[in-house]
Amino acid sequence: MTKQLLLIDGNSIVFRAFFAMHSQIDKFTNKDGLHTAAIYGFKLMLDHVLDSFYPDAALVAFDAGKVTFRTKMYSDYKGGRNKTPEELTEQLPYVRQLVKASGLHSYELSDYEADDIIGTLAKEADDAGYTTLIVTGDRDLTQLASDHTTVAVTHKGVTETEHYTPAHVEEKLGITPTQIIDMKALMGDSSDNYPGVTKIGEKTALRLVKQFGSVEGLYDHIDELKKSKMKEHLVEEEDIARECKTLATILRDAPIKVGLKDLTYQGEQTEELVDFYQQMGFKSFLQKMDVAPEGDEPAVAPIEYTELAADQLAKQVGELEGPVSFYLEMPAANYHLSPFAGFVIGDGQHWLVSRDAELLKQAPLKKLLEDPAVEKNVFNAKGQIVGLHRLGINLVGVDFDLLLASYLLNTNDNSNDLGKVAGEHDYHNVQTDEEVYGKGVKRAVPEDDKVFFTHLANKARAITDLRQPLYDQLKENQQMPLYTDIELPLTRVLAQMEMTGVHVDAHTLKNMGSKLKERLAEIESQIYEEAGEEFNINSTKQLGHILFEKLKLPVIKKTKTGYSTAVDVLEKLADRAPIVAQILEYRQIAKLQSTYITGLLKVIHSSDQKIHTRYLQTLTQTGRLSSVDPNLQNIPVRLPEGRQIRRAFVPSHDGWQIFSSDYSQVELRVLAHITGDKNLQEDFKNGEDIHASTARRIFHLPADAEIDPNMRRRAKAVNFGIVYGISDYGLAQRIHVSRSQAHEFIQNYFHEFPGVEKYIHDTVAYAKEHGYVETITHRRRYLPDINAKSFSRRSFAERTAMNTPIQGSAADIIKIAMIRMQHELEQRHLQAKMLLQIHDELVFEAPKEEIPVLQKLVPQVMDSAVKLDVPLKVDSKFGDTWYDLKK
DNA sequence: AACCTCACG
DNA sequence: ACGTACGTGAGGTTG
Repeated sequence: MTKQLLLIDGNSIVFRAFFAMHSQIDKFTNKDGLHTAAIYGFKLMLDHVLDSFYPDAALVAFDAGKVTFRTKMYSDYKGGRNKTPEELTEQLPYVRQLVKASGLHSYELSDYEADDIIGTLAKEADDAGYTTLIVTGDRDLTQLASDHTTVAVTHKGVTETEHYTPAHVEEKLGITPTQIIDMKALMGDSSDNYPGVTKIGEKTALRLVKQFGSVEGLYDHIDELKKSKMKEHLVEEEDIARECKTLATILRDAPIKVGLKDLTYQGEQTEELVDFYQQMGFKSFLQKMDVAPEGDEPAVAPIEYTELAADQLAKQVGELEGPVSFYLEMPAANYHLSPFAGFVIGDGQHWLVSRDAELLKQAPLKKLLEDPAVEKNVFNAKGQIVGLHRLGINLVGVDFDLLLASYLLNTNDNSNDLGKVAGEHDYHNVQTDEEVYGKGVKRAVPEDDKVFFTHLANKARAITDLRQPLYDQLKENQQMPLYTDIELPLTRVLAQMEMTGVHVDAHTLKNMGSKLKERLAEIESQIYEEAGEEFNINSTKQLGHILFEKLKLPVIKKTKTGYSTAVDVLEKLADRAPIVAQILEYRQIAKLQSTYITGLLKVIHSSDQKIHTRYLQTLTQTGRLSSVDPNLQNIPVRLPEGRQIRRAFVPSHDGWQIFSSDYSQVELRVLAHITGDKNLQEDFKNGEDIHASTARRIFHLPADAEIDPNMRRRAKAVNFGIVYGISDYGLAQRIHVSRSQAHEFIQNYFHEFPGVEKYIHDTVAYAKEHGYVETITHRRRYLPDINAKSFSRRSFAERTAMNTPIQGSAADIIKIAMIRMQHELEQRHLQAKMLLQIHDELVFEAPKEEIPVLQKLVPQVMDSAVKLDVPLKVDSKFGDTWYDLKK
């Protein structure tokens, strides 16, 4: 067995850990006020590395101080860096403690950097035949990669790493690891603050190194370069280049006083580590070692409860006064099917608990829950309504929904766990379900009554205690109308839609399934024939091997783990080999088979032949709904083959039909409203085909010009792009034009629709100032990255800043329409039922004779849901199945 | 659990 | 030079 050596670049990992967790800096402090995020991150990294690498020897190298031989030869080395924050420097001594307790050695050497220690030991290890892993946050160390030394550079956080071997360096840069030194000598390094040669950046440096092998090689052949500015710089700055090479070179012979024999990895020093974790307040690490955290854990305040007894129900329930908090415990996520584990009801004085949900059916409790005059506070009203409905109880009088209110205050506070949500509001008198019930296979409702009932009572108390503070915050945000008039009433509408369910004909699906199965087998054998062997077509890894190695098709795009085989890639390869088209067809059919045939068959309830989805009302960042178990918002429609699936969605009664209405261009209409752009508004008011009129404007065509389909398609892509936060590159990709052409289209768009350009600018500025954006109903989305230093994070936040008010306002509009629609159906005693919402579309089932009523009523309710500066337009269709919808 | 791919608005 | 359009959920493979 070759021996293994682990070398860790201590300072760079600590830095990375610190900045990776910077946003949560104040959440990671111990009881003495010491910041601990970097220490914590360091340990995460360590555990992650030791998970897959088993060292015989291990060392963490640290920088000894500011002065090194490099600063002596070049005084500006690492100059211009910001001072390390105190919150970080205070952690360094503790990182050393942690390293020791984890059984690793640490070392530093005055006058030298950690890099040089690592370089020297890696060389010793290479010579001694060790396999070495270097872990660092600093790309510079990749120059040390060799046949026996791999350099793992941390990526996003500290546990994700990119492994640099000589082959990986060759693949990325086309040079050897040691040539990285030459490249850096020429291009310089802004973070280490050495300059390199003027005007030479990464691309040029790389080209020169590939051509001449090294800095020395370059200067040996400098005469061969054609006369150019670049050559002048190179000649003038030869001394600088050579000096920079020394600065960039990590030493392989630093005068260190330790050798491999001194570095034996000791393994975790359990006692020391436990003490250390206690001192740092690292609860999760302690729990992993089965040690209870001590000290600073804020104890959940004690609570008294009474267990309900069937023969004393009237008396016990009779003692409750005023608003009550109620919680029916359904341990499975799907409340349509979950067993009932117990419940709690209480008024702030008394907490009544039981494991027996059947008790709820008895008069005193049933009457109370069905009494509109008794205000109820709950967590996730929709789930409670559905659960109680299964027990024959109609929950009314819900006033406060902790989950819903929390989500409106901050869309990130959307956990299904009451304890977690409470924690987001700094309320700690209730634990999370995971803490009480465990997780994974061990998760179970506790047998111990005291443990279980205490947890239930704590939940009800948390709901009661958080009611006023959350209402206060909603008021402060001007969100009470959003809560009271939209989200809370909507919960009831959604519960009704979920319980109604949609009838799905299993026979239709099964018949389609067996046809698809045959076709799949055919294509499969064709593919194997073309490939010359059998393989798993569903495996992108195996497929990539066949396409790009065996059949030598050109690689168009890579993913971080290998070759991309996504549709856009395969489409580009389709005319090069018949196998590509076969794979595309295989994918299409396999998707239908697994997700839509098998998948849907699995979730048809045997009791009523219906599918009962769950709409998640507190998940999306924009205010849209989402649909799970199953997702009924992505049933195929675009391609004719997939669209067939909709034949299985049928009315639940004979003589009924499916009816559907959808908003036309709702997001662009919202855009016209929000931006106030006169031209865009005018086009909508004139009832124009909006993509055609956009084409006319941005391509400067006369008003009566015929718009050819290709132009309309491009204009449509521009319109979408505007809504999503456009880039010229992105648009160019999508409509297959040059980047500069795409840029011109966008410029033309902004010229024609100046209000839109101003809106984008103003919205981003608002987000940067306030940290959030809002929809027309004051729905809020926080954008913590809006002022981020990282270009891509900041850009992403900027795009969402402008998209969220549009997508979110469209979501607001249909939500209002749904509430009014449900109200109209009930008021008019119609039999029609609202079944599905698909973002801009509502689907109903109704007796044939009600179809004419819906044709008038639904569009009228939908287009008057809110008053915008442009009209809303609604189109309706109906038919015998969801597939057969026609105007 | 992470990743890739693909279904929808 | 960055890294590229917004919002979702589900199934399959891989480690």
